[in-house]
Amino acid sequence: MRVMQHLLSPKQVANAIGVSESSLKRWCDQGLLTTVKTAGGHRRIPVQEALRFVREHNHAVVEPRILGMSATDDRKARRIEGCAERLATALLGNNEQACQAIVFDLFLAGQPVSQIFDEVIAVAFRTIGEKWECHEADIYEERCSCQIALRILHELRSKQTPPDSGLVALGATIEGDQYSLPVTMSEIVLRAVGWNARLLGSSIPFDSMANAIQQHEPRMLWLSVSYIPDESSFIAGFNRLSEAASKTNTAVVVGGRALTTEIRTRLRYSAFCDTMRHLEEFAKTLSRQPEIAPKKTRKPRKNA
Amino acid sequence: MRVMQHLLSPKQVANAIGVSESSLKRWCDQGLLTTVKTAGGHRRIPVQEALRFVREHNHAVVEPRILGMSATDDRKARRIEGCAERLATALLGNNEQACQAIVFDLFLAGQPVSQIFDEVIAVAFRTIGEKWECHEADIYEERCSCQIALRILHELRSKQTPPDSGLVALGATIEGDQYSLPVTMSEIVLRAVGWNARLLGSSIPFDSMANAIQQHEPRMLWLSVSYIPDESSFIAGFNRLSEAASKTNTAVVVGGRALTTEIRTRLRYSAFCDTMRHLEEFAKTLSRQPEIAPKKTRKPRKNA
DNA sequence: CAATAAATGGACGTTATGGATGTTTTAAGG
DNA sequence: CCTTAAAACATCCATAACGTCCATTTATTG
Repeated sequence: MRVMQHLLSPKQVANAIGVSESSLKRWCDQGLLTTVKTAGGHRRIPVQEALRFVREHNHAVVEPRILGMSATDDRKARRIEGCAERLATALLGNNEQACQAIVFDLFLAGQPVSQIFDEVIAVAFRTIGEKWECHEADIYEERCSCQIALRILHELRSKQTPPDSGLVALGATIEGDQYSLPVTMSEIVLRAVGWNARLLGSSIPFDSMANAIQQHEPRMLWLSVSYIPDESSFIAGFNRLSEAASKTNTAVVVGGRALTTEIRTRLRYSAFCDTMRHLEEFAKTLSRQPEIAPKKTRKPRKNA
Repeated sequence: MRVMQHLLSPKQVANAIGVSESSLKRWCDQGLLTTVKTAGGHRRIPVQEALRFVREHNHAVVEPRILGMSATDDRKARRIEGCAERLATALLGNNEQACQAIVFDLFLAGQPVSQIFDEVIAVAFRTIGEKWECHEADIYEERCSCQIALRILHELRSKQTPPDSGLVALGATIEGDQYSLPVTMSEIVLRAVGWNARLLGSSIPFDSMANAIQQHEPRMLWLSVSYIPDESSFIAGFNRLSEAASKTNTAVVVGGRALTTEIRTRLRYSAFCDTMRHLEEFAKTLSRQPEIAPKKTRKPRKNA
């Protein structure tokens, strides 16, 4: 665990209670907050003093990070390192506000969503998964963490500019796979790079996906596969879908922890993405090159 | 990108609901709106508080965007009749904004969330279900509608004042039941009537629920049962859970379309709720009567 | 209808807030 | 140790919010 720093900068306190740095410094100078000064004259506010101030003024705490838990350095908060551990702790502690603060700090600091997902959220859930295997965390804690994460993802999504135009992508998980976090993340990532991504949902039968493809003719179909109920029927269904997708010139992108190398060799897809970053890169590539030649026809004719 | 601020100035709120700043300030001073004050004495109004005021006073909202709601201030939209059909159409048409507007309009007009859920959202999904049975809608359309609804529910939830105190309730669906809309609605309903409701998630094994009960000692555990994978193991597991719940004086509340009369006769629970309205009423009753005598022990001794 | 009460919203001089600026201090990493 | 980017400093100032007063509008009541 990190050093629990008990001196905070004006900026940290200002962020924590949701006021401007200017105001906070004025309050310090007025003596409303007792400050310690560094040798160079910078103000430092003890945590207890900040808490006293918050209590006395009934001030709404916007970000309770300074409360107890993890009083982190602002510089650290913007950097992606260490965030995963803090997020895992906050998730298991059911501290939704702290979780939000971690993700949104990174987001507002300009970190790409793909990176936040890969290096913070995914890592945090890997940690939780490990704890569960070691019987240090219960199933309900994991599920509850998923709920919190899902709400945060939805909030993040609502901050994105809705895609009016852009290449169409459809996303789903296969029938029986209920793990909706990855597929939700994918949607946000794709929307972030300008795609008109649309999440169909979890547990969609292959035949229904084929219908969706036929109806919407997307440029991409992405599948996140976290769990495969039946391997042989999965492979058969997938390749049937892949066949249908090739007719509408739809790239099929897959990802997910359930896709072992062995299974992948038996699938026919356009791309396998290990991470959100990969997906993002692939999506960018695809949108730069507006047309991919259909697989069978070497010289696609204009009369199609 | 702008992150939703949840403290608003009097001017912002005044603009949002279309009154003068003077009036709004007077209302604040009269206590009609609870405000927090900055150190310099400026009023700050939490969005949730502004929304509560709007809902309770049937106030028109001129500028919903300030309150973080994309609604249409249409007088007709405030009546609940016809909304279900419009919602069903908007859901199947994948028109998320329209869906949001329908729900938020009703919400802002002060319709109780329980009623919106029972008479609009539930009805809309029943319609979609029927269309699916008649092969007028595909599975993916139904799933996609669920996604939209879930996002709207999450947004609605984020507009509620977070429960700091209040009786604790835990919610979940049973293992194998992935239908998360009802259980998410329940959480919102319970929070609306002052409970500290916490959704554990979907597909929680009974044993894990028992652990959760033991750890959090809630006053209520609510289960929404939309699908039962195995009837006999469900009944056994449920009654085992019910047993565990009685030890912590936790009321077990059930609901959901999978609970037929026949199954219910074999279950031991505190209440069965057909609708969100029922759940709301039961929750109110429970919070009014702070203690229920444990079932088995007539005279519980202190040495437990 | 008129008289009264109550609520609204504009105007005011005063004070608080928060963004921008250019300079100095801090702390992380070589 | 030195270098360097990020953060905090002091200061300024436009904008917004404060409290108060008062004219106007809107209900209530005799």
